[in-house]
Amino acid sequence: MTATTLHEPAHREALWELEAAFDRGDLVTLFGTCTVEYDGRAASSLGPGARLLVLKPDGSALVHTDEGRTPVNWQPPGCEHRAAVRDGRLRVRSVRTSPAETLDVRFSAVDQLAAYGVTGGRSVEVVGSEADLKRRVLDDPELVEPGFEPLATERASDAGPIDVFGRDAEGRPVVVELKRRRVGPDAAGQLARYVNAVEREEPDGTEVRGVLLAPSITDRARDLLDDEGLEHVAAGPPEGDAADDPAGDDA
Amino acid sequence: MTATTLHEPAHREALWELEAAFDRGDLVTLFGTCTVEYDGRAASSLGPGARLLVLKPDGSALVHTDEGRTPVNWQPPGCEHRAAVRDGRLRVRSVRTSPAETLDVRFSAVDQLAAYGVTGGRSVEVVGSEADLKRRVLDDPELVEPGFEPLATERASDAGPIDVFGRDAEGRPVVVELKRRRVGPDAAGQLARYVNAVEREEPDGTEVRGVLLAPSITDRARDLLDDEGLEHVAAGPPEGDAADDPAGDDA
DNA sequence: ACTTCAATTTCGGTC
DNA sequence: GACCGAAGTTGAAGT
Repeated sequence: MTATTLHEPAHREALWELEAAFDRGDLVTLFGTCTVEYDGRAASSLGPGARLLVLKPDGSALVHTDEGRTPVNWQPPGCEHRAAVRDGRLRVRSVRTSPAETLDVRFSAVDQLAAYGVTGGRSVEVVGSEADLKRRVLDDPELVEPGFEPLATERASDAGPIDVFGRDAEGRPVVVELKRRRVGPDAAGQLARYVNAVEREEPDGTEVRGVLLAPSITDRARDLLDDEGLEHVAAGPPEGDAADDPAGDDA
Repeated sequence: MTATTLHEPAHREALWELEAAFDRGDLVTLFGTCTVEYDGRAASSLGPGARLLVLKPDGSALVHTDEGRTPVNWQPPGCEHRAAVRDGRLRVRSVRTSPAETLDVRFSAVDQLAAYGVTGGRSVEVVGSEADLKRRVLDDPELVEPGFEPLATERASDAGPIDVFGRDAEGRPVVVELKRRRVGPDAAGQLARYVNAVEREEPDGTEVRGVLLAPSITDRARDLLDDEGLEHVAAGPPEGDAADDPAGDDA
């Protein structure tokens, strides 16, 4: 695990080191004044300014300013990074095909270049996801309602996969859509689509119930549920992680 | 625009420089071996490994490995960064409230610390957005269909704001939902919700048309549109930027 | 490669 | 601050 650093390198110096770092499969950061041009799914242009450029050996590129979690420009994994000196200035270009996208970073000044040898340790274990909520429901179907019996998860339908499909105490089909946090109209619409799809599968006149299981829902989502005759059950992922109910609704 | 670099600093050395950098409002990068714990909206844990930690003066924090566009762990803007040495090891903690979230990075080795003074140059101009598509439609309403007359944009409805609302040559109300790229069932559902909302506003029996204007749509989206009696018009943002039609449908 | 959906989505606009 | 929807969303899983 090495870290090579060049402080205020000449552009050509930076180029040599950059190409060596690419060859080594290093993670590279470049800090300096640059302009950025992107063209691909959309197009964007960024005037001169101080930025941090991160180039990863998997082909990702990130352009960060001093603000925001999201890079101001970027390139997803799978690109090829190339560097060159044009008119005495360092230029880094990351290109990918399908879709065709190009990111062009032109430096007027390079303050620092660093190359890091990185390996392993990438797996994260996240807790509190929708998958955890699903496990909770299957563990304790009463969470949906007394007498609820899960029959399938990710059950296929004309409208897409249904999170949990089952039957209520009276034997009626129930579509359950799970959301780990407070939801808006989109989730209500999603549930409605699934319920409609199942209703079309069933013999004429069979009532299909729809349950949106989420910690809480917005007023508009509530309205949409009401319009469609769907229900909301308040529950979230196990183990009091967030995704709680800020507004507080439901009886 | 200064770049201060410490190469393999002692943990306590790194701490001093880190605190000075926070005071100066610098953008900081730390490269080394560390573990990462996150707890907040969800929770996650990341074992020891070589990572790049980026700390921004706006309170953002990013933990990057050598792979992926998305940080393996992060904290959005608005956090407070604090550093300390515990048991001789550097620890960086980024905390925010509402929602309560904590990111904890513990270094076993610091390979490099760099602090950059950054200023300005943040504004990006993106071309090919949904806003561009809207302008195109208002410029040339025939794009929707001959005789279409736009009456309002972002028109309020019970189901939310409608991108473009207007009337067709026969005077029937038309809801237009714009999408800059190929869309799936979600967009069809969104349009259906808007159309239903407008239908409820209109005197009984008034037919309300719904048009999904997008470069292309998936089969499932097409099915949903058909079920609801809605239409698709193939068009995208102006100026042949991407968002084209890979599958190729529609007559 | 395409579709579908989740995400610690993030981000911006509006109320 | 909550709500709503766009995004060059990204990423993962299934087909």
